[in-house]
Amino acid sequence: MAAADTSSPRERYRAQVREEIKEHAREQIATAGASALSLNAISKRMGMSGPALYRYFASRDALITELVTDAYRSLADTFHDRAAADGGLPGLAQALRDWALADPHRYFLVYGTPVPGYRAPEDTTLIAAEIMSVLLAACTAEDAPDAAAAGLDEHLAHHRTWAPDPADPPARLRRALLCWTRLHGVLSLELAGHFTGMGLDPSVLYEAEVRSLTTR
Amino acid sequence: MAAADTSSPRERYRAQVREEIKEHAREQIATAGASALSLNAISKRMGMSGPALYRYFASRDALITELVTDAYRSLADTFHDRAAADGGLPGLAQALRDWALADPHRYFLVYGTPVPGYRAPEDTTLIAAEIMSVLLAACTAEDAPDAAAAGLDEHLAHHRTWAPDPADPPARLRRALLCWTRLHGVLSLELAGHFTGMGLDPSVLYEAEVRSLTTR
DNA sequence: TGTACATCAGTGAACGCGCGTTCACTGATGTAC
DNA sequence: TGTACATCAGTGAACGCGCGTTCACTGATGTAC
Repeated sequence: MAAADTSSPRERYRAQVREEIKEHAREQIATAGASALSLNAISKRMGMSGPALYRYFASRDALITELVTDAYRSLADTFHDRAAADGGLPGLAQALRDWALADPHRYFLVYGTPVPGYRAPEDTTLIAAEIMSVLLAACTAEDAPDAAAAGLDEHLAHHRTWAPDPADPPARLRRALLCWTRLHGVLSLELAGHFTGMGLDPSVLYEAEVRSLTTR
Repeated sequence: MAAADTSSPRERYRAQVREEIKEHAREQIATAGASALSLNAISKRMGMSGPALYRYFASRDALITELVTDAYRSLADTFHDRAAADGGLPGLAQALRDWALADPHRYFLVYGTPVPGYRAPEDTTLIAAEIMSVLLAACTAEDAPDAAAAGLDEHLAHHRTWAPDPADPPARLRRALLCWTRLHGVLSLELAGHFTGMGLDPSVLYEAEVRSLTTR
């Protein structure tokens, strides 16, 4: 991990302050939401004065963009690590949930309501594809045909630009997609607090969905 | 629908202006997101001056609260109507999707990332329960036992405060829950634009999930 | 039908606030000879 | 090792802006006799 020593002290200091700014930004997002992110508030909390931040980020939007990209990157890394250690879909699912619960707002930065006027950089779509490919690799095409999913398999056979490897059968594509949407369904409702009043344990629900995708 | 004639002209005018304010608010939310809602901007667009709105809403938060409650109410009504006309789960699922696509931001007002510092009134939890009960009534307990879901059924047998009718078997509760989370999973990712770059049709995915919940 | 009064929608000025961002600057840190 | 210069982090003042909200007020609409 640790970056090369080729960096000058100034460069290292710079990187360190950038990181500190982002930490405060994340904290602020966790408190008041992404759209309430304010450079002035961050600078105040860091004990510096407003304009100083412009040495590190060109604008408020640039900061948000970097936070979003970081969030994508973090999830992709988490997935890669877990896949390397384990490879199974249940393991990936658990890694996703842990990652999401560790910082709910980071999850929403990736999969939540799009931020007001903000447009994600193309950078993120590449990382999103990377995440999907790890998920795809963890999915098996089941043995027996699934009548309920025949229509979807047929559709995926002809619409698969997001899964470029022709060796992947439609059934595997379907698995990966449904894994994504089903886990997101439970997770996002949980993180948004929609289960709190219902007196049930979201993790049991999550587990059940994981099983629905692994057992035949 | 049309309210009673017992209302005075003044009352009718008042209700009309309130509605007009809410329309502009919805429009603004659709453009810039819920957290960017501004009373001053609304008043400007309506050709009145700022403080005038305080005749109709006590504060900005009161406006948002009402918009959220309206959104819940609207979905509940849609569900009731559709259940009365049809009753099947596919019909309800279609009604949900139509309702969501008709106004994505309204959907996120209900099921999206919680608005920054904003706390939902208890009012909405009642309507949310109402929505769940319609969904519950549309779900059948399947015939054959589902091995993958045994753990969830067991959990639901003892955690069912949200489904007070003891006549509903756990398998039906499970169906309703999974219906909710699975449809939300597809729908929320679609509305947030996460399928756009993938070249596939979200409605096919949605259909497949509906089938996964109806066919055995 | 006409007058006196109460209600209430809407205005304009003003409050204090925090925002993003620019600009010219000071002063410390690093580099070249 | 010492001096001259360039780099660059951080400051303070200032910009214009829009925000939510209050207040005292005008003037139209409705109500009571």
